[in-house]
Amino acid sequence: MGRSPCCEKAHTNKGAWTKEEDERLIAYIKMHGEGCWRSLPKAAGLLRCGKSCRLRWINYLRPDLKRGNFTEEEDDLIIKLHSLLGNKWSLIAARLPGRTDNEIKNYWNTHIRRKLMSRGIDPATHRPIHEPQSTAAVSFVKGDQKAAEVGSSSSGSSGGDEMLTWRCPDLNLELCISPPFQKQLQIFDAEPAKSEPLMRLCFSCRLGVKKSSACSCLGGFLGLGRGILDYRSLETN
DNA sequence: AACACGGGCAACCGCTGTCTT
DNA sequence: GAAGACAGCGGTTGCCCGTGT
Repeated sequence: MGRSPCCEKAHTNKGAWTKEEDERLIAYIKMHGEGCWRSLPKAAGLLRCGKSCRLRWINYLRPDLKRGNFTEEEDDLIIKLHSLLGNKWSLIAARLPGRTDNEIKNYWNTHIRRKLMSRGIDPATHRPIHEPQSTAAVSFVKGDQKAAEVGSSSSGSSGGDEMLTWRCPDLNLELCISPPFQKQLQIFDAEPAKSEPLMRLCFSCRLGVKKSSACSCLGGFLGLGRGILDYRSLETN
């Protein structure tokens, strides 16, 4: 059978967080580090669901968050990343230090979407609104390789259904394998004064050659934890 | 001053893949 | 292997506040 429920929904608070709740959460995480959201509310003396605590911490309380307006550079980067990744806000956020997926999602829906519309660009497809509907696909082809080379392999015809390719010329998102973002993959000792990482990726996982239950490190396939590609290792120009 | 409206954003909801028992 | 919880994600909701009438 499965595990016991994460929290008793009948005894959890909902709605806006109070200052006291924030302080309790911050104090607890400072002391014990992130993780184990299931047991955190009880341990921290909070009448909240672990899920709610996680959200509050990630989106609002984390010390490395960059508050305030988005810069033009960030705007541009979000637009470019969205054109390539779609509504993968967590992946987009990973490329913008100090910004959260929720923040970017909200910003997209309230500002950028409108900005693109006013320019006559469909925010969903990143193509001119008045352009006829067609099947668009993002190309990851490097350099001057013709888009048709990619398109022809899937459609096999040069008729009306030919795959269109599109890319941001100044944004290089080619995948490269590199040691993953280390900071997130550390577990710290309960005492902050002695805070030394207890576990790091083993060499095999860092190289992406192992994914076994016997391995006690935190790395998933390619050292990506839970098998998710770490887009922080992508390069942008 | 009172009300209506819309924008912005924090928080919730529901789903999915993964992990644990 | 099955059942069920966990963690994380994207979509949506609802509240708050500023602005216009």
